[in-house]
Parts: sequence; structure tokens; C-alpha cells
Amino acid sequence: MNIETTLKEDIRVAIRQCFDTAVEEIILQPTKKEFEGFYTFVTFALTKALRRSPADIGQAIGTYLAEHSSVVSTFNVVQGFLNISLKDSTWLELLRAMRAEGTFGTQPANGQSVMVEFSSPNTNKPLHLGHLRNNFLGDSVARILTANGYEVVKTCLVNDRGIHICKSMLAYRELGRGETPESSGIKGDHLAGKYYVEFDKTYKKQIAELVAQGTSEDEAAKKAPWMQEAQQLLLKWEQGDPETVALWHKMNGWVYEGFEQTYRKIGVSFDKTYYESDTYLLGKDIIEEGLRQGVFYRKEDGSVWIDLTEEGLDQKLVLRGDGTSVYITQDLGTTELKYSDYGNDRYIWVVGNEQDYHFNVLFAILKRLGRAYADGCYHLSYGMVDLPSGKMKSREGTVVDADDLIETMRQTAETRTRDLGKIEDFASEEAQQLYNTLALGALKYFLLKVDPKKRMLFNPEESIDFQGHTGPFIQYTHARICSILRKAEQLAIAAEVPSHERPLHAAEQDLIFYLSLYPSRVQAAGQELAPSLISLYAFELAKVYNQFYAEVSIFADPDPQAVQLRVALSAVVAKTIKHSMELLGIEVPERM
RNA sequence: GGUCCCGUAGCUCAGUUGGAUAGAGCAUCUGCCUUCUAAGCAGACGGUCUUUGGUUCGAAUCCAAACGGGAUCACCA
Repeated sequence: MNIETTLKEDIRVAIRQCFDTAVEEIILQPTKKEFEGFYTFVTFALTKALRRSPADIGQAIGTYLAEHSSVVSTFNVVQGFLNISLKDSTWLELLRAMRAEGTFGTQPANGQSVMVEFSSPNTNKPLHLGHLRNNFLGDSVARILTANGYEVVKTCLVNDRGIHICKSMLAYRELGRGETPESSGIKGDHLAGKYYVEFDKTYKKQIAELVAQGTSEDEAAKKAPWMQEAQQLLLKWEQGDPETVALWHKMNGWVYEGFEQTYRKIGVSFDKTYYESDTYLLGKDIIEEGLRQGVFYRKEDGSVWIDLTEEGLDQKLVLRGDGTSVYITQDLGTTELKYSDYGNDRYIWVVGNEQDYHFNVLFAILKRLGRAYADGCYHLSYGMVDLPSGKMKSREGTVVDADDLIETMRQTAETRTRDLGKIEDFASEEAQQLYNTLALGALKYFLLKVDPKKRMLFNPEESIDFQGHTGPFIQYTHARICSILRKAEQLAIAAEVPSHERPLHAAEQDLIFYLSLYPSRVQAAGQELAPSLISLYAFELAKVYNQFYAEVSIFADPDPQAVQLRVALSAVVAKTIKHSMELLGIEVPERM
């Protein structure tokens, strides 16, 4: 039963009966807190057609509903706003339906498949806070789409080759003295990152020297010995030089071990990992095809271009003069590969908004080439995580390291939990588990509560909160409910919704109302690809429950049916909180 | 310079696609643990929704311009 649909239908009938007029679409909004009621129908739009005052219209519809609707109890009209309340029997019926539905909030399979590509790290540096936003977003979007009935394939395209990789390889070869993760005790990805920074230091020094000798800035950047050597190294790698390839394998291996640890820690995984070293040569045949079709054109120097000025974009290079690929060439090839591997209906790339232009170009080219899957392609463009000082830059060391941040959060969780002293009977392993759950809950929630499209600010000076609009607040509410449910079990009180009508407490009505919104929120989040909608919902629901908890005593009520109802209601809230948090990739503890 | 985003409380963010007196959290202040977990609840304080025009019964929301911030416009990825 969908209460909104029922109500809208009843309003449609009311308008027909009262005014002999058919209305195409009825829109309801939640009633504001300061007014009585749960659903509000705005009548202003009807005034012209009906030639009546907004208040008259509201009064007439309200009266009709109160008399004829099977779900409406009372109403009030404020200006042009018709505020509607539901019968307690309707609330109870809604609650029963939610309890009966094992998959509350999820949609049945829709027969469509979607690929979500996210994370896509570079193997020359460890993950930072920006990567975490990407990972959590991609992971959550995949979960949300699954809940919406899609078959989801999570993929990761590892950027494991290129000049930047060669830079850290070169610096390691020159300065590394055979250092390994084992010998240094440094996690593999951090070790590679260390030499990437080392490269930059030496490189900058070399540029400065050249400039001091009178070379121009631009030229110095090109002529600096290490830049030249890095390029040589890239060439050697492409030619398969055994020594270079061996070093590449060794260092990337370290990085993968490091990444694997981090991924495991944050609970992110992939169904398929693509490596750019396997795919970077793809796409050239597509260029040939496009040339034959006249989609691309060749300049005298041999380079291949596309003119996208009609689409509001520019002329864009798709193949270098020497016949080698550029970024867009590889992406064309990789997209084709994904399609031939999986044949999905939709493709989503979770990539920062700094690449908006690139994806506009990519999709425009796919359309020009007449690819059927082009329409299913979508760039989930998310905003950067900025620091108060501005953008994070790996080379300059102005990044918030993912592993460090997680460890800091874990420590905070531990300190706070210890201070509160609620889990003194926990085994040490159990306690560690809880600290992790809370730390990751706080961190994930912090990054997922903001609209993905918007850039967001992280201030390292201010730690991420564990109180208020946070993950731990929601986790706490869940633990609280679990405590109630444990007590109910001890007292042998069954969770049951009374079959007959009984007057409900306002806080109970509020809770059932919020619960009833959940499926539509999951759908909206799926449509918008916005985990923030789920985040916000979980918070609101937890807040409403805490209000209920403070206002209503669950076990002290003399009416046993009231107690059973409140236990049942609590159980549904716990289930819904858990489910919504799962969609965010956040675990909820039973005690904390 | 072209294109594209963004501008809401001291700070971080919502605002259900044009509706009521613009909402949360943090911070500050005041109450509430002998009762189901106080990581909580209740309340106070806090706003020229950057500005100026326009569209209409009605604008934070739509349109235009200005100001401010950011991204991008590589034979880098």
C-alpha cells in the first residue's frame, strides 16, 4: 500500500465530485511542523480554473475527504494550504505492511544492468581524502542502484602506467638504495608516494638551476635531466625493456598490497579491475573506423582530430602525430571493451568535476560514432574536497592521507567510547571492531551527507564530529533500539501491531510517517545517484526516533498492546536505519 | 578571454524542482540522567538566501546582468 498514491487518488475524486473538474497531477508535500497534519495539498494552482478562493477550495476538498476517504481523519485549511491528517487505523495498517514486507525500501529486479566505475587510483601515490569521497560515492551508488533493481557491476580502472609512474620509478632507482616496504616498515603505496615526492623535489631543483643559467621556465621544465630521463624510462617501458618492466612490477606490487589493505579497511571491493597497462593501446581501431566514416580528420602532420564545435566543444585531438594514443583514445577503447565484456544498459563514471570537459568530449564522440550505448553513459561528476588552504596536491604534500585520517578517527572513536564507559564488558577484539565501525561511520557519513555535485570543505584542524548530524548519531540510535529489543526479548514481549484501532501518540504517528517515506527516498537516490538523500533520511529518521524515545516510555505503559506496538515500531525503525546505512556502506553496531 | 559549476546563520550543510513565519548540525547560553544507552532530548541565540532588475497570486528556487569564488579550455592523465 502506498499511502501517497491512495491519498492523491482520493483528492482527485474529491475535486471531481466537488467541482466537476479533472486534474492531471496531484502534488503533495509534507506538512510543515508548525501546522497540524502530515500531507499538504496546495490549492493556489486551482483557483483560476475553479474561480474560487484558495481557502474555499481547501475547505471543500477537506470536507469531502473527511467524509469519504478511507484514510483521512481530519483536516485544516490555512490560506491556500489544505493540511491532512490520517486515521490511526491507517497508520497501523501502514506499519503492518512495512513489517510484512521483507524487502522494505527495495525495488524488484528491473532487468537492467549498470556498470559503475569508481576509485581508479594512480599507482604512484597513496589514497587521500579526495579518493575516499570517490570510493564511498561509487560504492554507495552501486548499493543504491542494486536496491533499485539494477544488476550492478563495480569496476575500477587502475592507472598503472605513464609518465607519473616513471617519475617515482626513476627517483626510487636513483635514491632508493633498495629500500622495500619490509626494510623500511613503510606501507607499499606510501613508499611509492615518497619517491614521487622525491622526484618532484629534485626536478624542481634542476629547473631552478637551469633558470639560473638563463633558460626560460618552459624550456627548463622540458630540459631538466630527470624529466628527460623519466621520458626515456617511459619509452623503455613501452618497448618492454626487462629491467624497467621488472622495476615497474616490483613497485606496483608494493602499491597494490597497500591499496588492498586500505580497500579492505574501508570495505570497498570491485567485481572487475581493469589495468591501464592492458588497455592503453586500445582505441586506435576506433580512430581508424572514425576516419573511414568521416567523423575524424587527419592533419598533414598525421595527427587525427574531431571537430566538436557544433556540440559547443572545441577541436579535439584523438591521436598524436606519431600514432600514439592520448587519454581520450584510451577511454574510447576502454569503453568499447567494457561494453563487449558486459554489455550493460548504463555506464556510470564516478570521476571528479575537473574532468567535466573530458567526459563531454568522450560522450559526444561516442554519439558521433553512432555507438548504441552512448545514451546510457553518464559522468557522475562530484565536487572536490578542498582544504581551507585550497586544493589538495599530492606532489606538494598538501593532502590529507586516507590511512592517516582513518587511524586518527579510530583513535578518536576509542577515546570517546572509553570515556563513556558503556562497553567495559567487551572483549578486546570486539571493542576494536566497534572503534573501526564508529570511525568509518563518522568518516563515510561526513563525506556522503553532502550533495555529490558540490565541492566540500574539510578542515584538518577541526576533527570530524561524533555528535549531531553524524554517522555515530545514527549508529547510536540503532544501538539504543537494539537495547530496547533485547529487553523486550528478556521480558518475553512480542513485537506486534494491534489489530484493532487504538489512539496513537503523536510521536508514534511521526515515526510511522517517516518510515513510510523510505521507499520513495531510495528511488529518488537511485534516480539522482545521490547517496546524500539517503544520508539525510537516515538522520531524520534517527532524530524522530530519539524524540519518540524521549517522549514515550516503551515498557512503562500499563496497556500491554501499547508496549507491543512500540516494540514493533522500534524494530522497524532499527531495520530501516540499518538498511539505509547499508546503502551508504556504513555498519551499525548493536551496542556502543 | 571562451565554456561550465558555485554563492543560504559565525562555521559545515539541507531546502522534496515555484508555495506557509527559509531549516538542521557545530559553536555559544539554559534546562533534563534513582526510570528503556545523556554519542541523547527540550529550549534560547543566530538570516538583506551576494547584489540589482525581470517573470506571477507567490521566487532561496525560473530568466538577465553585475560582483565574488572555483574548475576547465595540453600531441598530460
